[in-house]
Amino acid sequence: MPELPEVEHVRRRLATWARRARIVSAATTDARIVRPLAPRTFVTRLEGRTIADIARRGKWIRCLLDDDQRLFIHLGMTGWIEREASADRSNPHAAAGHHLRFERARIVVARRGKESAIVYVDPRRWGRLVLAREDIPSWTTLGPDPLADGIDVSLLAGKLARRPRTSIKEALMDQKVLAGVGNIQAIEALWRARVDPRSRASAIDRTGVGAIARGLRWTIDRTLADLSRARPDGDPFLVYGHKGEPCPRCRTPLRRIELGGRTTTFCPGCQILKR
DNA sequence: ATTATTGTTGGTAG
DNA sequence: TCTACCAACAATAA
Repeated sequence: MPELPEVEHVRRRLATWARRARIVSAATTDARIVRPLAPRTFVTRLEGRTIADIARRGKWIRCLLDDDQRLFIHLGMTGWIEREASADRSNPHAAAGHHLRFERARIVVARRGKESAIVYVDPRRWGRLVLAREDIPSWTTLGPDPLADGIDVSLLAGKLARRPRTSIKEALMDQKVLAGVGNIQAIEALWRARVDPRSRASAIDRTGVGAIARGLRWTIDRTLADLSRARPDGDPFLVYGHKGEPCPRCRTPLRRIELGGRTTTFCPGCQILKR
């Protein structure tokens, strides 16, 4: 599911459902996902609290509670959030206490007298629900968020210049460089900017960094727009997952390689390699 | 049966 | 302190 646009989408839905809501009850038995707290502690500390604010930075979501606790949510590779409106009789899954396949945690909230359940689902269990009394390092060490903060080209260029060994693609995916850029968004942005993903990060000139910044905005906005549609496309990507197909820009067949252990698709025809 | 998958994290080495 | 690399985590889908 989740890179910046998907997480922003989840944040918006969560805000719609749970902002200013009171937590009636919580349930989980998954010590892995709620670590370092024990499931019992996690649940007890949540109950009775009100959710004041729901923010996002990169791929992390932070729910601020009325007693200054914070619930940090990371969806990992396969996490997502659903809502069960307990009064909804048309939904067969909505019965109270019913649990979904791969449900890992459940938080029942009340707002204006109505209850609903916020359900965290995660088959692979790489996601996290971290309840803390202060901001956690994973949150505070994140670089600028392209959507919330915008991309400062000079700042980005400076960070890239300090990385002569890594590829531009791996550098973009470093959450300290920019928060929220993952494999797909990096692939799409570099294609848009006509930069070969294997280029050394430090070899990208000012113009190139500007093009990459615009490319990131372009792909993030596109993905977000697709998610907000009533019926999302499912594949709004032009390059990722399209190995062998003609480049949408120059018709050269797209190539797939591996970079830093991650699948990378690019166009050898119009993405320029800089070393 | 084999391979690939949208992400972090902790250890190690330099 | 910073960068770079790697294994680990887990469950599918093709």
